[in-house]
Amino acid sequence: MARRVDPERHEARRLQIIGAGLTVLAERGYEGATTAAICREAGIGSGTFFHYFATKTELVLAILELGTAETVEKAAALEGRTDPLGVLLDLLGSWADDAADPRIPGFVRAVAGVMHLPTVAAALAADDRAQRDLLLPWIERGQATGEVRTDLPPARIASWLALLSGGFLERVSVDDAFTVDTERDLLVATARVFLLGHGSAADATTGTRR
Amino acid sequence: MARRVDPERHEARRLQIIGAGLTVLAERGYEGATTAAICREAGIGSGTFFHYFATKTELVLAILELGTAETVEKAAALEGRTDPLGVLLDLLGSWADDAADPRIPGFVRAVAGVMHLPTVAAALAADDRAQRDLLLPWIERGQATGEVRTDLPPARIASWLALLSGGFLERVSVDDAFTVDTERDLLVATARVFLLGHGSAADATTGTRR
Amino acid sequence: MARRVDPERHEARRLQIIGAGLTVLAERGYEGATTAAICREAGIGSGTFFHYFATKTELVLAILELGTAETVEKAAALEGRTDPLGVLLDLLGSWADDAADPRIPGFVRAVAGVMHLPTVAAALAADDRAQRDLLLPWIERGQATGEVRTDLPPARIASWLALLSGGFLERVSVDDAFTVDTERDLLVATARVFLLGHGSAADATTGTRR
Amino acid sequence: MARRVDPERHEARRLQIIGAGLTVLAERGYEGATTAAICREAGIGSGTFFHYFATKTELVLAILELGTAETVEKAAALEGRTDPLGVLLDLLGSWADDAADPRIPGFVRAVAGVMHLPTVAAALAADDRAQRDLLLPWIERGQATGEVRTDLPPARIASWLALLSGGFLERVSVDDAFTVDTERDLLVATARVFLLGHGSAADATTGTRR
DNA sequence: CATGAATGAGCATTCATTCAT
DNA sequence: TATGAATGAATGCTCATTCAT
Repeated sequence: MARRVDPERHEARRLQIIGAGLTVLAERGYEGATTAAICREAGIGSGTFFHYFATKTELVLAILELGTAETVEKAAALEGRTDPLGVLLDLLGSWADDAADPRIPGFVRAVAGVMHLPTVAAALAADDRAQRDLLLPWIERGQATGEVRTDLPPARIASWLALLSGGFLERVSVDDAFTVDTERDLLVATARVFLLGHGSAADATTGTRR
Repeated sequence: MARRVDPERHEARRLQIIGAGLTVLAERGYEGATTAAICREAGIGSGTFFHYFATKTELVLAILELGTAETVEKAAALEGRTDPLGVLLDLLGSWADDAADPRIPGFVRAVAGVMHLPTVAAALAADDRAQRDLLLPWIERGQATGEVRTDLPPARIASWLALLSGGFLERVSVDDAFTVDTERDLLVATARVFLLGHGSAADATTGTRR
Repeated sequence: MARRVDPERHEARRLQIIGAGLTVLAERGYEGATTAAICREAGIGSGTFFHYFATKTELVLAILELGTAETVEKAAALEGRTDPLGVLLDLLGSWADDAADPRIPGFVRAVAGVMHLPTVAAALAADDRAQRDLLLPWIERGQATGEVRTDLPPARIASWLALLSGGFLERVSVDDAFTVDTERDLLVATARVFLLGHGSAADATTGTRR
Repeated sequence: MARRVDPERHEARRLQIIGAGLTVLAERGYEGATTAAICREAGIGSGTFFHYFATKTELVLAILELGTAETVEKAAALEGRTDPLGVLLDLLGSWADDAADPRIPGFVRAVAGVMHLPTVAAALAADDRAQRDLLLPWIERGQATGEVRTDLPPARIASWLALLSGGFLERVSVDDAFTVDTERDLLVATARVFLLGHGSAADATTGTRR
C-alpha cells in the first residue's frame, strides 16, 4: 500500500484548484464563490479541496502569493537592464497586460471585498511591498541618471505608479469602453509624463479650491 | 385619529440606518456586515431594519444612490462657472476630499466585493454615468477654449479622470503612507498635466515593450 | 371627550374583519394569511385588527363560532316540521349549498391545517357537536316513525351524514368537475338511500377482502 | 478511491426522513412542523435534511408522491381480477384501512392547510388523477357486466367513491367515536349500495327543498 | 378608538468544514 | 489520497403583536 506523495502531481492539482478558484472568485465574488462551486469548476470532490487548502481564505491567500511571486520573478528578469525609465514603463505596461485576463480585475474586486480579514490584508500588504521593492531601485536609479523627476521621494513615486496601475485595473473592470488594447499605450504615456515631471510642482495647486 | 405620516421622522431614521450601514460595511465588508451588526450600530431592532430596506442589498443600493445624488447636486452647484479646467480640477479635488472620510474607501471596497450582483452592478454603472455626465460638458468646453487637450475624445478623458480618482481612493485605503492631506495637491497637479496634454501622443509608446 | 362605544359600529367592523379573514384564509391558508394581508383586505390598520381580536387564531375561532351559531339558528327554523326524513335531507342540502360560496371549502382546508392548535380543535369539536345536536332529534324521530333505518344507533347515523357532507365539501374544493350545482341532488338522493337503509346490514361485508 | 455511491443507504435515509416528516406533520401541521423538529424526530442534523430535500415543501411533495406511487402499485396488483364490483369495494376497504395509521389523517389535514401552494395543489391533483385512473376501468367493466349502476357516467361514480373515502378519512380524524375498526364495513356496504344504484335516480330529489 | 412604526422571537436555508470509508 | 455524506453554527428575513400618539 505504498502511497507515493508524488509532489509533482500534488502541485499540479494545487494549481488546478487555484485556477478554478480564480475563475469562480472573479465571477461571483468571495461569498458567491462557494467551495462547492470551486470544486465543481476544478472537477474535484469537496473533501479534496481541504487536502490542499485548510480554508477557503487560504486559497485566496495562495492566489495572492502566486501574484507576489510573479512580481519577484519579474524583478529577476530585469537584471542587467540599464534604462531605468524604460524598465519602469515596461513594468506599467506589463501590469496593464495582466488586466487583459478578465479574471484578474474580477479577482481583485473579490479580494477588496474581504480586505477586512487580517490575513487577506497582510497578504495584500505583502503584495504591495513586493511591487514597491520592484519599483524602488529603478526609480532611484532613474533619479540618479536624471531620467526621473527628483521633486518627489522614490516611495511617493512608487505609490503613484501603483495608483495608475490600480486605477487602470479598476477602469478596465468597470467601464466597457475602456479596454486594455485601446488604453494601454496611453497608460504608459501618462506614466512617462508623470515620471518626467513635466509641468509639475511649482504651479501644481493653482486653479483649484479646496 | 392617528397622525403618523411624519415623513421627516421616517427620513431621519432612514439616514440613521444608512449611516450605520456605511460604518459597518466599511469596517467588515458586505458579508461581515450582518444585518444584526448594522441594527446594533443603528440602535434599532432587527425588524425595523426591514421596514426601511427590504433587503440588505437594498441598503447598499440606497447608499450608492445617495452618492449618485450628491454627484448630481455637485453639477448644479457648478452652474455659471466659466473656467472649464478649474472646474474639472475642483471636481477631482472634491473627490479626493471624499476619501478623507475613512468609511468611503472601505465602503467602496465592500461594494467591489459584491459587484457580481446585477443590482449592484447597475447602481455602480449609474453612478459612473452620473460622474461622466458631470465631467463631459466641462471637458467639451475646455476643448473648445483650448484649455484641455484635443487629441483625445471627451469620453476618454472622462474615463482617465475617473481612473485617477479611483486609483487615488484605492491608494488611500491600502497604503498607510498615502493620505488625502499629503497627496491631494499632487492629484490635482497630475490631473492638470494630463488635461493639458503635455508631452503626449507623439512619443507615447517609445521605450516600452509589450 | 365622550367616546360612545357604539356597539353597532363595533359589531359592523368586527363582521367586516371576519369577512376579510374568511376571504384571505380561504385563498392563502392559515400561514399565508398574514394579519397584514387581512388588514389590507379589510381596509383597516394593523393595530385596529387587535382591537377586535387578540390574536390571529381568535379570528379563526370567531369565524368558526359564527358557523356554529348558524347551525343553531337552523335548528330553531325547523321547529314545527313533522317530516323527519325531509328535515334531514333539507339539512344535507343546505350544507351542500354552503359549499357554493367558494370561500367555505377554502376556509375549511385552512382550518384543517391548524387543527393541532387546541383552541381550534375545541371550536371544531363544538361545531361538530352543534351539527349532531341538530341532527340527532330528527334522526330519532325518523326512527320512531319508521322513516329512518333502525339498524344503526342515531349517533352513528349522524356521523355518516357528517361524512357525506364533509366528503362533498372536499370534493367540491378539489375536483373541478364536481360542482354544487351538478352534484347537490345526488348528495340528497344518496343520503336518502343511506337513511332508508336499503340493501344494508345483512350482506354488507360480502365480496370484500380485508 | 472512495466508494460512496451506495444508493441503498441514501434511499433508506430518505425514507427515514419521510417517516419523521409524516409523524411531525401529522402532529403539528405544516407550520408547526419546523424543519428542526423533523430533524430531531429523524435523528439527523439540520444540514442533512437539505441534502435530501431542497425545501420543506419538497418533503411534503415526496410524501404525496409516495402515496401516488402506492396507488399505482395497487393497480398492478389487481390485474387478473374479474369481479369489478369486488375490486372497487376492496379498493374502498383498503383506503379505509390506510386511515388506521393515525398519521395519515393528520397528514392529510396538514396538506389541506397548504393546498394554496401551487406545487402542493399539483401533487394533490396528480394523486387524485392516479386514484381515478385506478377506479375508472373497473367502473367501466362493472357497468358493462351490469354489476354497477349505469345511470351515472364512470367519472362521476369515481368522484363519489372518492367522496366516500375522503369523508371517511375526515371523520376518523375528527370524531373520536368513529374508528376504522367499527366503521370500515359500513363504508364498504354503503359504497356497494351506491354502486348498485338501489333506489336511485327516479325519485332522487323528492322531499328536499332547495 | 385608529393607526402604523417598532419590536424580536422564530424559522428556513446556506455553506465551510469534518471524517469515515 | 479522494470522496461526498453529515454537520450545525450562522444569517437574512417574516410576521404576530405592542404601544405611543
